[in-house]
Amino acid sequence: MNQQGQPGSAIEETLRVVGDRWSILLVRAGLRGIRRFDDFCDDLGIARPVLTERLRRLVKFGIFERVRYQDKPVRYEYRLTEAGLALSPALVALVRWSEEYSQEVSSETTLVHAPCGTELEQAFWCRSCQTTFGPHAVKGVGVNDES
Amino acid sequence: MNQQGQPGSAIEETLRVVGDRWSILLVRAGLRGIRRFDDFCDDLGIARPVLTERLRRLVKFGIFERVRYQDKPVRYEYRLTEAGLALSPALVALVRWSEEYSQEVSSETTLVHAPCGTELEQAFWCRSCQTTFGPHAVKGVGVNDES
DNA sequence: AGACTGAGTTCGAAATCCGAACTCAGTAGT
DNA sequence: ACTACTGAGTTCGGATTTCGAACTCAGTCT
Repeated sequence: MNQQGQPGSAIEETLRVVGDRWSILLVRAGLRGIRRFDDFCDDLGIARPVLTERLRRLVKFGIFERVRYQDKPVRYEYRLTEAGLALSPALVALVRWSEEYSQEVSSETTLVHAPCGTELEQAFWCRSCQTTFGPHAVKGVGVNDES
Repeated sequence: MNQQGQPGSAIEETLRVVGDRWSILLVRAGLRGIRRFDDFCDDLGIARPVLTERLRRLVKFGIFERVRYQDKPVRYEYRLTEAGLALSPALVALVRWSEEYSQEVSSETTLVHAPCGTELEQAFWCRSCQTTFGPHAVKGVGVNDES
């Protein structure tokens, strides 16, 4: 997909799955405890055919799993897998960014450190150095490492 | 857009701008130092009309700015704004997730702490408690705070 | 029997995406 | 002065995706 740099790097594949208007929102809904088709539908206002297709894709990619939770009338629900849960840092980063930079009016701090209620900051952690650091010290995105 | 929960929360607006296959990739390219129309085009393999529209949207939303960098033949380039740079934590989180969970073969560790070269971890930081913590202690996404 | 529930499908209209070719102003070479 | 080239787009028609609204289908409830 790109001629130089990484050859079709993993993130391109990821964005082809998760990079649309709904998938991230579905993960967020999943984290909020939503599991059933109609509930996703009502909560997000997503069109049913699109929801069908999106869930199928997320299942295929291992982010949700389709679980039969009832037999008499066979019913399935969608649960986040471990991989799905692991998307939460990305989601949190996006929510934080939205709160800070989105042009929406209703911007209140909604993300806090649960035990103490303080607004959280996001950082990276180096096990070797035992320090936190910001995005500028990250190499590989690649911030500051062109050419 | 959603009937219960947050009323049309900021992240929904954000995802309507940034939530597509290309926008995040454009930000990533911007971080890599790419600025010119044709370079975005070649690097991502994005169709020109789509690139035009996408850049326009990102500019309108304050993520890129369109800068005239030459006059004789008038030429413009696209630079990340501060808001655009602030997307890097989200981008980093996605890259990390991709490396860990994507089904792509070519998965190598590409994100490291620049000074020491160690693979980085992503965490949240509470100024009050002076601790780092993982996504499970975050309240508001809302992990674990349904009902 | 009739209404309801949950998880989808089917439909046709509208919006998006795509690659390839074209435009337009200015520059460089001969 | 003619030609080729560059960079930043625009125009084109066709293919794909998206949408809302209405329908299906198995089983349950009254």
